[in-house]
Amino acid sequence: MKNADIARILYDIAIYLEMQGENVFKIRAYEKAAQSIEGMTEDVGDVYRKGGFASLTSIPGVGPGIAEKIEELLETGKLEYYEKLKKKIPVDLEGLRRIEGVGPKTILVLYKKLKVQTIDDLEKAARAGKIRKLPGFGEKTEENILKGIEFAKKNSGRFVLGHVLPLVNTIEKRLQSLSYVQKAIVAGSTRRRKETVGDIDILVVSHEPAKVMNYFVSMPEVARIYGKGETKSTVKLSSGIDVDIRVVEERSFGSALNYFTGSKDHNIALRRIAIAQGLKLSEYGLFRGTKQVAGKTEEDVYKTLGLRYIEPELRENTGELEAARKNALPKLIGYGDLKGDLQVQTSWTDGAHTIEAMARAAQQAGLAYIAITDHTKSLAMTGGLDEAKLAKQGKEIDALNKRLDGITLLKGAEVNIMKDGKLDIADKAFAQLDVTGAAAHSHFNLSRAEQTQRIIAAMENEHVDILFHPTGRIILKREAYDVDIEAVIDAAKRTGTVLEIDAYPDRLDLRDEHIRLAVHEGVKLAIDSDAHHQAHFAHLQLGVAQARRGWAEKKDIINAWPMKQMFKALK
DNA sequence: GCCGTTTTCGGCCCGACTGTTTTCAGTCG
Repeated sequence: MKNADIARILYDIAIYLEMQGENVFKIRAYEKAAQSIEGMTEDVGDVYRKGGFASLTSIPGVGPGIAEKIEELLETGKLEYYEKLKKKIPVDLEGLRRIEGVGPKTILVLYKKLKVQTIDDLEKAARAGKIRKLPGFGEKTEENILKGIEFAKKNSGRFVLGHVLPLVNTIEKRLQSLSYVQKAIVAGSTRRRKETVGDIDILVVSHEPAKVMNYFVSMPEVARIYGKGETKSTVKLSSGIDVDIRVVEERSFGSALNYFTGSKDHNIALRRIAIAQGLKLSEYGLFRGTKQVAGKTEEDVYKTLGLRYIEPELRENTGELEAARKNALPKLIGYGDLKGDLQVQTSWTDGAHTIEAMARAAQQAGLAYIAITDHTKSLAMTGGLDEAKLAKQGKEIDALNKRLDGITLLKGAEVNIMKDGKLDIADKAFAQLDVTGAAAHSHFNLSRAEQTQRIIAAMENEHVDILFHPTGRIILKREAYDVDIEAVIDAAKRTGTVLEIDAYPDRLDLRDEHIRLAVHEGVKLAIDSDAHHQAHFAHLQLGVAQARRGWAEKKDIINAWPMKQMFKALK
């Protein structure tokens, strides 16, 4: 049982308890424990095997009660307490909780009154107008539920890249370590680092394909085998994602990798280029007649076609082939290029760790500077900082900077943008900060004109250096708020405001095409982890991937620069 | 249910917003 599985069960228990009207602090305790386990780098199973029950209670947020439940899960793979809750309220929690606006209490009422157990049941009930008749519900609620279902459906079957990447990397490494495997690589949209992926494609070179197939379908994560052949198999993993594996010959590896990496549009355009040169490109190679002229590596496929090598993140047929022909491809920002991180939360608000702990984790992650950007006061749920607390935090940061070696802490804040575009804290309080980010956390339903106006008003503040997560979307969960992003990019250019690429796995806004637009306009960008936990600095990789998909170079990303130079890009 | 160099019991981030209601429940963050 993986950390993620344990965390999910604890989260589920919290929801069941909330349905039953349990004490909110008990609910929070389960959520906290789940969060804590989710963020751990060490496997809880390993922790338990090494240190027993006592080691479980040493996990922050885990006491004797939850430790006992984790122990049962690790020992038996099941949890009686959880099974009982599921039996009592037999609903598809995972499905229903994906509908925005539908929470535990709603799920319970709908189950009790209308026997709603699945998203399908919910949709039928809503379409039949049954929900509006329930006490406490109305037409608007019914409408919103239908909207939520539509959104969830549109995105079903896709997974957030950052959520599947750890598992995918594990499987890839595992295959690579087999003695009878020469090469194993994950292709598809995962390799292109698309923000969501539908299924996983793995390409393998091996002289013993049968052995690879046997190994693959018997991996512990496999929940179902759709098909198993000599060189190709497809399975569903317990996490719900489908994985394809194909074994190819060494001499076709490059062309096969190119073919299975996609995108489809890129491949079609590439084949056209081949045809125009009297060649034929397929997953088996690049051919002139029956003679293979390239295909062992991707590089030689592109080269033979008269093109520069195109990084997977660019392969969307949005101009990269033309650029490759003219030797005009961007020098993409590299995965190791970031020197700092300009959005980090700490235990002063809703982060999990102290400033010092976050500083050390950032240093471990190879960063030279980070800005501490806790929320400000109107975000009460996080315990947002007011002017006095912000000043106090500044003193702590000064003291830490004297003590810490190899990492510099910058004073910052994630200032909340109010409905009218004003900020929730006095200008003079954050005028003294090194870095001020502003972000909207409410009023997502304003009209496009009002929303745009409001965001731009905040950017016009002479102390707002960065606009954090500029569109407010949550991938597969919530649409971006309706804002004229081109106008925002224009405003960024005019006011000298940096736009953020938030590297948090389900945020990743700006989106790739907006990054490209911003880069084109010469607007500067920052790739920030939005870390709420020490482990979250790893997310920066996802932000870099997103930036690369947006054709961004090192010169476009201010926190890829040394600190002194970065400062010059701020207001 | 967790936590503790003020506490082993009594705290535990809680306000804004929406939609339903004429004072509040549920959700979100």
